[in-house]
Amino acid sequence: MPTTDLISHQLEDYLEAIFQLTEEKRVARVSDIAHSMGVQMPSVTGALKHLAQHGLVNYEPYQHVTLTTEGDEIARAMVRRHDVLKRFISQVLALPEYIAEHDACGMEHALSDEALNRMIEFLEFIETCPRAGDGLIEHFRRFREEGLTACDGCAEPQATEPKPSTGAKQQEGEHA
Amino acid sequence: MPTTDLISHQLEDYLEAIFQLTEEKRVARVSDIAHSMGVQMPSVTGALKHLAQHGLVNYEPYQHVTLTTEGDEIARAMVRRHDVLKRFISQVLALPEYIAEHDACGMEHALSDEALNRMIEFLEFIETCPRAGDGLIEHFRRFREEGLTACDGCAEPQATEPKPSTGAKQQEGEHA
DNA sequence: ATATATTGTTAGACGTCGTTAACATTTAAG
DNA sequence: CTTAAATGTTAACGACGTCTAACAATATAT
Repeated sequence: MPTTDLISHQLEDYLEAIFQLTEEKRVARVSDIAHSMGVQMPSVTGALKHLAQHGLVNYEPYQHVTLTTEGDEIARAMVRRHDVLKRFISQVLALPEYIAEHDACGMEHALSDEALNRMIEFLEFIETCPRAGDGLIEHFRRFREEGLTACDGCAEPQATEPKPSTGAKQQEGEHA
Repeated sequence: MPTTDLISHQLEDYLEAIFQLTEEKRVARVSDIAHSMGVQMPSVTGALKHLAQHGLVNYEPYQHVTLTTEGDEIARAMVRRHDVLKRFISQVLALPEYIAEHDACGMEHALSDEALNRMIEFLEFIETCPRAGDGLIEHFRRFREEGLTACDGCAEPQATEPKPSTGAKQQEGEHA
């Protein structure tokens, strides 16, 4: 029974940080959390108290912090959102990693489950479907770089048979 | 010269609301702003004072509020982000309007200019390019509805075989 | 084992954003 | 005009999230 307790964006971030640190370094220390979140230690102590009140972390002063089952679930869900968003921005929008990371970080709190799942499906789509595939993204790249106009190789073949992505590299002299 | 003054998400929302109301009803009254933001009137008064301090609205007690040039610019930028995000979620991810609206509302504050522009280009792409086009979205729809596998018309022309679904529906935490 | 360095907590302040209750102003009716 | 209703502001407060400074506990080194 997942508690429908709403928790602030910041608290979600703390959960995420604790989760990541626990994976990376076995335990999440207050100073590490503070460092990874870019805040001072007292802020972490305060957050931990709140999270403990919500039953999301096990916290005793001066002890190591651990996530409760529920806290872990929320943290994993956040990490998942973050990763999907980042992957989407990076792969579909073809933007550099640091931008994908930054935007994912801010948007992960507002993304609905529905949109999340669609993004996953879309990623799956371009990785799986021959009609979409890498060719699509590559095609998008050319589309952008040539000034947002349909490129030559696309005008005709449309309607019936989908072109496999082998066309990605093949035609290089035809667009200007 | 865009003032690099950082302004909170909430303040951005107020700006957006004022902008919309001014368009819709000629003037933005405190009670309307409050209603449209789902807050009480004193919150609006407070926000207006802050916005005035930042030079984003012209505010005198009991007078009508108007946006300054700079406030108007920010408001328009926010509306733009909102609309693009909404359109993207609605058209590319093929989700219903109310979800697109909701998600756009939350994510508009965190979207970088780079991602914003790429989304615009992507929308342009699927509207312009015959290879992508409506066919792509329609294709994505079928892909989803048939269980995330390449559909018949696509299976052959591609050399690589479609991998089985690894995403969307299941929850797993393999990411560090 | 004891002194010191590191780490963590508490206390108190501040800024933001929201609330309600009371007061002021403006608008509209009579 | 005068008064009642609607609208807007002020005041006082609470929750959150951050900070710094001071204090407490734990770990480390000699």
